[in-house]
Amino acid sequence: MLSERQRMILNAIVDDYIRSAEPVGSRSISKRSDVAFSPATIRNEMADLEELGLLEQPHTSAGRVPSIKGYRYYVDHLIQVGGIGEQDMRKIRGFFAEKMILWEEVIGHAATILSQLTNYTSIVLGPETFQATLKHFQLVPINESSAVAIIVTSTGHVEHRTVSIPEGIGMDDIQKIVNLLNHKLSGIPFIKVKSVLHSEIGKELSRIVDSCEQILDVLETTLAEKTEPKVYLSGTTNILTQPEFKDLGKVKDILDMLDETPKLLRLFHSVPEGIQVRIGTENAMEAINQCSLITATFSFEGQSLGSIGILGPTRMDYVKVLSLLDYLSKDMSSWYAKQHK
Amino acid sequence: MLSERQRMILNAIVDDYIRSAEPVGSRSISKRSDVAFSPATIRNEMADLEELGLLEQPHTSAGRVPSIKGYRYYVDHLIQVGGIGEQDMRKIRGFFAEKMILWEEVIGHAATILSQLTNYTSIVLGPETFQATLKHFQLVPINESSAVAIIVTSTGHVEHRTVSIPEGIGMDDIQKIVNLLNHKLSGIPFIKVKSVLHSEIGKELSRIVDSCEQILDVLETTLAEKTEPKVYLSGTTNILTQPEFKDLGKVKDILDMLDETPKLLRLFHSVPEGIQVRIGTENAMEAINQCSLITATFSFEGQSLGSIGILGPTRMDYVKVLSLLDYLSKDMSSWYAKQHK
DNA sequence: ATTAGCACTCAACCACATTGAGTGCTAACG
DNA sequence: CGTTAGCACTCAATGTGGTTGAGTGCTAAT
Repeated sequence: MLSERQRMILNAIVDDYIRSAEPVGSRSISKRSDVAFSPATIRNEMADLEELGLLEQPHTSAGRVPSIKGYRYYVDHLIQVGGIGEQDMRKIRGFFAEKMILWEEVIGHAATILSQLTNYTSIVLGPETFQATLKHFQLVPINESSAVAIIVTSTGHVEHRTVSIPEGIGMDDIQKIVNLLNHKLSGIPFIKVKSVLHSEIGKELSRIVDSCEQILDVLETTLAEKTEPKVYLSGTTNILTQPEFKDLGKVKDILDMLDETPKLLRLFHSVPEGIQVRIGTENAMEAINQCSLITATFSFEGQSLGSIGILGPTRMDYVKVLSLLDYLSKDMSSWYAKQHK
Repeated sequence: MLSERQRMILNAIVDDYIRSAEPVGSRSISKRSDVAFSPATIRNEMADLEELGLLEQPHTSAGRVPSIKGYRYYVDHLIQVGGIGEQDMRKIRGFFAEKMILWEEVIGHAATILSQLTNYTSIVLGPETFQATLKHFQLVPINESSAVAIIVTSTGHVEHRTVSIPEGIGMDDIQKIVNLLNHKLSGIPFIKVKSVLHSEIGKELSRIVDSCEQILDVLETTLAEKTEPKVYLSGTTNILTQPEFKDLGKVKDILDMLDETPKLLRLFHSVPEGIQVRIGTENAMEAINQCSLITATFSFEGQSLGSIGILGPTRMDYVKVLSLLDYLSKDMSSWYAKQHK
């Protein structure tokens, strides 16, 4: 357990370091109005805090830098998430004043807003589509042998892919198939589509056309394959403005990771409900071991609606980001609730 | 007019510089088997070439570096675009062996292949959709007041956006409208959609529903607004591997530009038919004044099919990129022709 | 016309001293 | 006994001066 004074000093050091990105010395802490002790006293405390693993020294004659454990303590016990600035508030107001119809639009634009307000990178995952239900299915023939399959989900998400049409299927056959599918599959969650396809649709399909095996195959890969949520990125290059990332190699690793959707999905796969902070090596992904990731998830009546992440240096402005995220996510949730009341 | 020897020397210098990224001295040129002159002679020629504005000196006691004019001469008169490597050829073969149905898939994947083979950034613009015709139109209601509009073009491109449904329009009205539009607009080029909407559809629409003004408005913005081609990017972070871009500021400018679709569109707006090279400041876009952009456009029977761009440092391997682009674009064109024969 | 020779230039590199922000320790102080 | 002033110490950062070497331009000889 830390003494009150130790907490004060740790708080001061982390605050200072977040602002300056430079090791913090005892003298500069002692000058702060809220810490009225001499540098010597503070040095003693700092030595103790270092022994506890909360601070680190780049080299003997430098100031102290928060360790990951230090940031963790700071985030868990020292900060308090408060209101947000006048400016930011106005910007968010403006954001919600825009006319948005789909949840995906809200969550997508939220990425942009957040990266602008924080100057960090924002990563947003759309709703997990396998929880949604099928709203509409359409096959649009492009030429004799291929067509574009279009899927619309209950969340308003539109997905499309190309499919080959097996030999000997005519235009009217396609229309019949589409009608059948829309009739049978509307309102069915994606997660159940595969089984319904086999149990109910197989038989009916064989009545319409001969080569029903092939078609079932195509439909299955088309309808069941799609489970990846959409990823929105904003402010990817903001990392380049952070002084700790002047090393091009690391920056490339991070940017490369952001380019790879599967990696991002894996990164978000394990985040729990609500707002969470992952600092440095807590992230388990090599490339962002020098970064912190703050995530917020959204859900409504047990259905996951997607998640937002802010990626910045470990030295990120936790108070600001957490406050913003707190504020914004409440607005977003109420937007959704209102839309679905 | 340059002498034969001057051409040889200029060629040698540019070649060397492209490989090494370091100023080229007279001695290293003289050592090349194809330039059998003493360093002194070469120095004299280099002085002349500098006076002509084809070479530059970073400082008095450094070697020479090609100027933009130098690269221009090199590209226009010295290189010859030849065959491509065994490896590359195999990769491209593998690429065309994949099953692709839509032109958009071909052109999109081409971006990936090119950035992998060249280690530069590739930018691909899909077909200009306003030249395409409307294949299919659909309105899928999401809730009482809004719907998702889906547009499929003759090129297989799928576009969607959300629309609000005016008060007092029922489900069956929507179905009627969709049927009418599909009937009247199928096969109409997008560029003409607006006028057809007014001349033919307005009247018919008023027979179906009352508040036809409002609906026309919505349809117009939905159908006519969309003219932007899709942009595919690949290998954006490859710039970070180039030694000349160790300056983070410049890199950020370039990456930021790549993130902004409108800027990219403007950049491509002025490129002519065929393959073209733009070196350094010839690009007119501040951020890429230190880059070269090689573009290739595709078309078939007068219809534009999109364009490919390779963005690299001015010191890029013009021979390789031009050869690759030449080879690949022929394959792509023949793919398209075969598909539409 | 070509080239060997030579004086000259200048970025890059290294060794060394200087500086100053920061530390830990000890002894004095209230 | 907790706090603090004082002091010796450390070390990255910065500056200085010398050396090196790759490169040049010019001149005179071939």
